[in-house]
Formats: sequence, structure tokens, C-alpha cells
Amino acid sequence: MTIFGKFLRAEREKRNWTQSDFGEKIGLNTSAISRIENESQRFSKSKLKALSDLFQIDEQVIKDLYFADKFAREAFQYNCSETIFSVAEQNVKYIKQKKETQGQIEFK
Amino acid sequence: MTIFGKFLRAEREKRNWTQSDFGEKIGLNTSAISRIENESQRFSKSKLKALSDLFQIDEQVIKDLYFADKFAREAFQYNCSETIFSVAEQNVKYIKQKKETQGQIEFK
DNA sequence: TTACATTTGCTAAAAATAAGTCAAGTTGGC
DNA sequence: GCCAACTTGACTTATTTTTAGCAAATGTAA
Repeated sequence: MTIFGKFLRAEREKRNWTQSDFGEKIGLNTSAISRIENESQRFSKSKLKALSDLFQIDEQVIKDLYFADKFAREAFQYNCSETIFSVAEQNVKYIKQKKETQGQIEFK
Repeated sequence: MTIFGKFLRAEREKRNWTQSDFGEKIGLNTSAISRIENESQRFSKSKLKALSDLFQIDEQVIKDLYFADKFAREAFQYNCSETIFSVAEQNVKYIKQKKETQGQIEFK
């Protein structure tokens, strides 16, 4: 399951941790953990590294799950149309390519 | 061009407005407009409706451009992998479907 | 050079995020 | 029934990020 909260819950349960075990390790109380697992609160971006250390899961994987979830929620909340993610993908390509050609000397 | 700043600039120029003309209409000064057009500042979400009225462009279109841009920038900034948007798309589907089945009476 | 347009450095103000508190529930064993 | 684990509501507070105005700098065209 790629939903971030479900992912967290699954990983926590794999390790047989209660929410308060997990909360202690990551620095949150049980209300927060519960809300995060149930997707009514977001996990904090600044704790992603700590999470990847704690779970021993590659940070890129964690980050991708986190942002895919964030974007999905936002797109849903604001009723974006279905094309939005392919447009976003194009935009990333554009930005990357722009970044690359930047810094090159421009001749007029 | 689907990049939001470029889109704004193009629409403004179509109408032969200076940044300060546009700024006056939408409630921002030229600094803000400049930064928004150059993508070093984001257009404010709360002004999207006003923008759609001003440009006479369907709000859905404006919103989609806005969020596609936002997501792309964020994905780029945090170096998300390329798969992220298809995962996000799946997640939206999941959320929608979950929302639908919610509220239905559950029999055990 | 003058005038208008645009960009940028600095910064206060505003907004978004993050997370705690505390109380009042549920849920699922045993 | 009891207990521990979990959920949820209704806040409040703290922190971080972002916005956008001002003024100064730069660009640009006549």
C-alpha cells in the first residue's frame, strides 16, 4: 500500500511496536501517530530522514511515498482534474532541462 | 506553456497589461508579479478565483495549471523519482474510491 | 537622458505546518 | 468487565515558510 499512513502502520506493526513505542522513537505522541496513520495529520517532512534511519528503508523510497501521498491528497482536496499529474511530470522535465542549460554562457 | 508563471506572463501580455496594470487588478504590486512570473514566488491560492474572473478562463483550468506547477516544483526541489506522479495518481483513485464507499452501512 | 517597466534585497507580516493537551470515546482481546 | 491500544474532537501553541510591500537597482526604448 502506497498511502503513507498505511505504509507507516504496516512498518510499525511488522516491528511489533505500539503507537507509543513508535512515537517515542520518532518524537511524537500517540495522538499524532494515530492521526498520521489515519491520514488526518501529515507526517513532518523534517522527520523523513529520521524515519528512514529508524525503519532502515532507503530515504528516496520514503520521500517518494511521502510526496506521492501529499500530492494526491492535495489534488483530491482541490478537485484537480485527472490530467494534472502528467502535466506536472512534463513540468518537472522542463524545469530540469532549464536548470541544465542554465549557467551556460549565452551568446546574443 | 504550462508553467504557471509563464502562463500568467503570456496572458498578461496578450492583454497588453504592464505588471502594474495586472497587479492593480489582482491586488499585488509589481515586485510580487515579477517574482510570480519568474517563479520565485507562488501565486496565492486564494486569488485563483479572482484570476479566473479577470482572465475569463475556466477556474478548473487555472487550478490545474496552478497545482501541476506546484507539484512539479516540489518534486524537483526534493528530488523525487520519476514514478512519483503515477503513484500519486493511483493514490487519488484510492482516496476517491474510499470516500465513495464511506458512509455506506457496513454489515459484519 | 528621461520615462516607464521590470527585477531584486531586505524585512515585517501573514500563512501554513507541526504537534501537543486533555478529555472522551472505541475496539478487541482475555 | 477490564485493560491496553487506539481514535477523535476541539482546541492552543510553536515553529517554519512564504508572501508581498518598500525602495533601490537594472533594463529598455525613444
